[in-house]
Amino acid sequence: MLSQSIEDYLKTIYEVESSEGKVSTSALSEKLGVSPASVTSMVKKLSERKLITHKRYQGVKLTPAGRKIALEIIRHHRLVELYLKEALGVPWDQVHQEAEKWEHVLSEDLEDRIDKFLGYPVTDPHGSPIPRRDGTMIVRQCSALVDVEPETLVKVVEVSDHDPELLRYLGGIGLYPETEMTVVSKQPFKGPIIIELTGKEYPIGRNAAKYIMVEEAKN
Amino acid sequence: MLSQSIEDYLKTIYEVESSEGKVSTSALSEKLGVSPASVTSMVKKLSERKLITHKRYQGVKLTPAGRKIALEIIRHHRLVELYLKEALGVPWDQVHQEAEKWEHVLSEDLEDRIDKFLGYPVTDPHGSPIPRRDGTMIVRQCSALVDVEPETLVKVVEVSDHDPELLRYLGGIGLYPETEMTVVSKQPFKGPIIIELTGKEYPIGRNAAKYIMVEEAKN
DNA sequence: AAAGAAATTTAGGCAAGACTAAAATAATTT
DNA sequence: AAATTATTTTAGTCTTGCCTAAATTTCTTT
Repeated sequence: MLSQSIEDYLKTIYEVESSEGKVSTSALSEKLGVSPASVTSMVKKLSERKLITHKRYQGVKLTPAGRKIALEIIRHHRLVELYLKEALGVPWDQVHQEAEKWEHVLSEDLEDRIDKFLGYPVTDPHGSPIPRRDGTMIVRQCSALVDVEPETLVKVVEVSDHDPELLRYLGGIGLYPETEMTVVSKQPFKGPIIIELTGKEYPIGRNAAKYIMVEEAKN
Repeated sequence: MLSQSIEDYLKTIYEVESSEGKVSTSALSEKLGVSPASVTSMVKKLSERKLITHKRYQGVKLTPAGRKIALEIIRHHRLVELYLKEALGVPWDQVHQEAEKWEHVLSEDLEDRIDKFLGYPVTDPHGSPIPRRDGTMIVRQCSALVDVEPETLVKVVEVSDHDPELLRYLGGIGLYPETEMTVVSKQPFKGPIIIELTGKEYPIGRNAAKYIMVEEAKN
């Protein structure tokens, strides 16, 4: 059995690997909220267990075994997020923090029951793909809203689940995965991006727009 | 925030207090699956935190604060047991072990949602009363099946959730809380108790019969 | 009442997972 | 290229919660 701490490290390594490519000690330290020294010592342990590889001063990489575990945890997390929303009506800005705890206590049996209850879903409430049981995950082609040219019709693919306040704002204006909207303009001097959605215009800060993934919609 | 370990100790102390009156180091050691020495050191810590009182060599008692926490955990446990059965169809012999993990990660918000979903239930799938949020719990008058005289019509009140195999057997013969049945006879030489249920007779070992709580049914 | 048995506590250790402070290495600036 | 800065690792501690072995206290038997 793996400790919760180890599961959290593996999950975080996976996430940093996907979003930044390189996984540095300091990045893990920051995301996990522990000191760099603590990361180094855990990294040593995970290497010994062959869950990651590590070259001194050069960052860390998941082995296939480590990746499999990371994806299992992420599968738990995302299934639970969706379950809490669908079955218990937990608002989408709160499901993440609950799932952070539940992901570690979900048995295989319960995982299956929840999966079945939800009709074998492929994405969570934020649009993130749910890894399959075999450790595979569909990755979709998409770009950050902040990088889209004005005058483009786009469809929301995925929204980062880390900032509840952002999620509440987006929910308030009706911006969810699958929502279509038009990028109207990008205000100069790092000003907000203006989008149009159901006939109204809303500003989205550039920083927030980094965490909203979209694809071009055919119009 | 309390550690999972502390929560487990308080819950177990509550349970031993109700079922045996006196809470000895060795009883806790056995129920918790840790050495007596470990119990002693945790007892010391819980005393310092004013969650229990302790007289050397004389056992342990919950303070009101400790009891409140114990009942919160038990409330979590029993709500989760019922929820898993009702919402996800987990069989009643499995809900206990799942709830052992979930009870520690349930937020107040989720507790309320589950409570509401279940229609504010008062007993769990094994017939045990669910403590209310205010830390009170209804205790019913009942006796162990093993102590009932033959020829009595009884109603099942509660079945211990600790032995999955027993629960499967009882479920198999249709013996659940609220079930009515007749105690036919008690076989001599510590032999089984014979009960009649929906026209058929079944044997129940004396040891098992200690864990089946019943009340006399009016006939 | 004393001896033996059982229960409890003390003493000393260990592993996990965090920390700080200091040393080593890498990256950046001048 | 040298100096400064940033990152990473090492060294040494701390806390939690468990352990075993030994000492103490209580209970039971004779």
